[in-house]
Amino acid sequence: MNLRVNPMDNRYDPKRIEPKWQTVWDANKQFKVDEDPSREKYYLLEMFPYPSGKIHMGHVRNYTIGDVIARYKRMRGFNVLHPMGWDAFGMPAENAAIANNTHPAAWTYANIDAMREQLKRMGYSYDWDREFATCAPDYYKWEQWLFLKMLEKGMAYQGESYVNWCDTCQTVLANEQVEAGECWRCGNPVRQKKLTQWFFKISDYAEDLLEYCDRLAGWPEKVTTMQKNWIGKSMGAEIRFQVEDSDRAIDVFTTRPDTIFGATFMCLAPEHPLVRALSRGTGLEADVDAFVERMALQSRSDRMLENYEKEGLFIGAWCLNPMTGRRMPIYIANFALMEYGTGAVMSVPAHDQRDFDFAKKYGLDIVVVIRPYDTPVEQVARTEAYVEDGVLVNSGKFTDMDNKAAQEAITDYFEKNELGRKAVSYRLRDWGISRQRYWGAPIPVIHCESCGAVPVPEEDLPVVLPEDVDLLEGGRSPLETTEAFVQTTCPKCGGPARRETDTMDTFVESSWYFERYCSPHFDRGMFDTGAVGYWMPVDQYIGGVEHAVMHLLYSRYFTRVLKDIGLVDFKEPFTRLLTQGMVCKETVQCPEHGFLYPEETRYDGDQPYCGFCNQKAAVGRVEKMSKSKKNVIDPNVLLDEYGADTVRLFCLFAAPPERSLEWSEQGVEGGFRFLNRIWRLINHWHADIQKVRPFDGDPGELDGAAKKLFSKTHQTIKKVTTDIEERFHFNTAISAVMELVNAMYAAELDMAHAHSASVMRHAVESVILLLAPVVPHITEELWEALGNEPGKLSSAWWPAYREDATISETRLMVVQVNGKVRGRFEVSADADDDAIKEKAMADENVRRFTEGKDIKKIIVVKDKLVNIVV
RNA sequence: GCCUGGGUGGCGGAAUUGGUAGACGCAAGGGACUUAAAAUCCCUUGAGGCUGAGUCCUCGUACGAGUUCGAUUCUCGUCCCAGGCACCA
Repeated sequence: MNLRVNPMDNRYDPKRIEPKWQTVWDANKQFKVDEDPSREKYYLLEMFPYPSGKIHMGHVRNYTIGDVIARYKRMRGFNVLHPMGWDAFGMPAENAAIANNTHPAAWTYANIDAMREQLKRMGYSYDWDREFATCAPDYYKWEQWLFLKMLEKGMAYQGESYVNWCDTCQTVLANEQVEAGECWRCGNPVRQKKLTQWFFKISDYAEDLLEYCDRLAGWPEKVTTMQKNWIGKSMGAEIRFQVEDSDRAIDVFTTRPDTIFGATFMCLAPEHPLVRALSRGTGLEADVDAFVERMALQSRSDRMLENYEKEGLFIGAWCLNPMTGRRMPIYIANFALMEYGTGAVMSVPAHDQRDFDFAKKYGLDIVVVIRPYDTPVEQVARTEAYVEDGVLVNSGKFTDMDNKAAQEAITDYFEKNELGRKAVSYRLRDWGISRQRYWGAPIPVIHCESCGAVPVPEEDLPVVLPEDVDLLEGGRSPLETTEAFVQTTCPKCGGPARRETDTMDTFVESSWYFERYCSPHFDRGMFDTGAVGYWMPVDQYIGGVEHAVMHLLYSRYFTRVLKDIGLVDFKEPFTRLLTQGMVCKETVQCPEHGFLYPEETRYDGDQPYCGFCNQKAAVGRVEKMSKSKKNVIDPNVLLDEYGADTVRLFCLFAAPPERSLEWSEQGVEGGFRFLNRIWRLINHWHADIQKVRPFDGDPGELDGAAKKLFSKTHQTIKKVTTDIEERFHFNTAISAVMELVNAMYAAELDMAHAHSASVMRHAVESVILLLAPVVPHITEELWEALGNEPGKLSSAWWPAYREDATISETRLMVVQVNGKVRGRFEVSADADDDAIKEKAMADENVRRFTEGKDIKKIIVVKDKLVNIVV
């Protein structure tokens, strides 16, 4: 190889360098990949964005972390799939379209263009040939196809149920989309509404999804714990309570069958089907109906209030305690939830706080059936429910039994006598996917008056979302009134029929997009099973922790459905998961103008002033960047000022990925300074090193400053490699490179010595290679300036370290006396313990602490320290 | 209330298996260069103490105990912060 001689600018100019290399990467399709069975694959995926129009710092952080890993793995020789696309359906498009008098599609595609541009400016190494938007018919066609398969298998079904309804968004929300009683999107209160909905039967997989949580070794425990809690498995019993003077019975689910002898009344959810039936003929019908009506209107946000009062109403009927025969009045209660268990609660006021409160309010009997282990039953206080373990009392033949044992024994008794059975209950609900919105994938069903809900025949897919519609104020879906779409014929009987006008929850699109990336243009199915077989599962998935439950759980569920259909042969789509922390910044508030954007603030030292009125503004707490708090930084502004490499460097250096990142203008400045420092360093050595090859001889051939630098270089390579490989701790990896750069500045190389220049070149190349994944533009430029082939850095090999060069021949030993450091000395690596002890004892300062004292013990920790115990 | 994280200098953060607490960066202070400033380069920087300003001493990783020759790291208890769940029977 002929080493070229390339000139080098004196000044680091990202504005020139960055577009240059982005153009090269684009033109070469440098990051395009194909299946190659001869190479080990690595699928790196970041959660794709909703095309809102602009990337924000959260995206920048997420995608930077991902890009560094992708580039690193490429340098390690992996065949890396690193795609990007758009989660393009969803409500903001409709709202924006109404506000700006455009079409959601036009708005969405314009946003995609703008954001793609921004991502390219960041220098991310995507295979852009795989890009797609989920709003494209050739994407959602296959989603509709899967829906039909699920319908066939009973995995998708139509059901009538109370749903979370947002009046503002005019649509249904999944439980996961309701946050503290409010809509996750618009923040308005959510109320209960009865509607016919399409559901996916995720509950069929509750147990499997739960079980596999513990096998997701590459996931943060935090996330699997959240999923486990969300699935919410409870073990208990289902028990049948006979209604007095009736052949009806009420089934309840309880986790505390051991407290059955203390059950003194029954609570039903207002929506419970027996409520009406049992209240008939009691003279209380009118009151009961009114109560049920009122509860249905009660919004979820009301129910969430702290002071939310337990309320109930006796419905005029009794049931019988199967153990004691006691007449238990039946109530409807607002705290009983129809969605959980059987919608009926056996109330044991002595041992459940809610039941206790309810009993107190309505003057119902409280019967103690468990006493604490160390308290006789007479002394049990009755100021609150006793929910701990204890010994059964007043419980017939089970009295004196430990309550844990009694749970088993009583359940067995029920099973023998056919009064109940062991039961498991999950908190997880089926996934309601119907949305009364326009901008989503149409549900491929046709409603026929004689045939009912009929699936659209496969050959008629996709059911294309019509573009020519009139968007309506208030957000009602225009599909219902678009006759050209709605009116059709029944595929079964040929008679006139109407299309389903609901569209699918956008979480459906994001539940399989990672498979689509494997063969994004495949037109004979959801994906090419060969390609998916090669690339999937995703080796490393990266995204915000806000998707810990919904998106990740749905994706795990969909993968199971695909496996059962026979399209994939794995259950878990994401082998490793990294949830990056939030990007935060302090808020600034003017007493008159409220929160201020950074560009509306003027600083005098640390003191901000309002840009409108010049008053002193108050610095608030450090919080997650959000438009409402105006503590946001626009990535474009940073790109203009510092360039992509600086932004990338700062995002990685300021904190480890999983922790939150506090924004600091000075920190960014520091990153920029570091890049300049590297530039100047290499510029300084440029002439001396461009005609030599990096030193690759034996460390034994070196001495003095050259040897030290060579050793530091290899130590740095080792440190950076393990920091990235084992824990993605880029912050410490970068600081290691900073140390090396400092050492290079300090190195007093004797240029008369034969190896000095090549040792320096080795150090320079190492810095470039180690930083290549982090700051790809400046490193490509420097790589070229050193005479290497232009544009080839991203496919260069990650540097290797030689162990023998990382180890120095002497060790710095610390001497402690009774665990306190009293001295330190250098010792050769092969010194034996006795020699080390002797040297330690000889230390002048150590002697001051050992003189005249009994030496009890001397502990020598190899290569580290000596501790003298006196 | 329950479940997860977390608490280390003026600040962001290091310390990978129990072994020199504070790497690296920021900020601050000092010096060099300059007519000057910026930029750059170098030095200092946890707090306190001092007979011999040192290869010095004491204290110090939210707080209180414990295990250990030795604890930021392990155990128990307490406090605070962040996130998640929240009438789930």
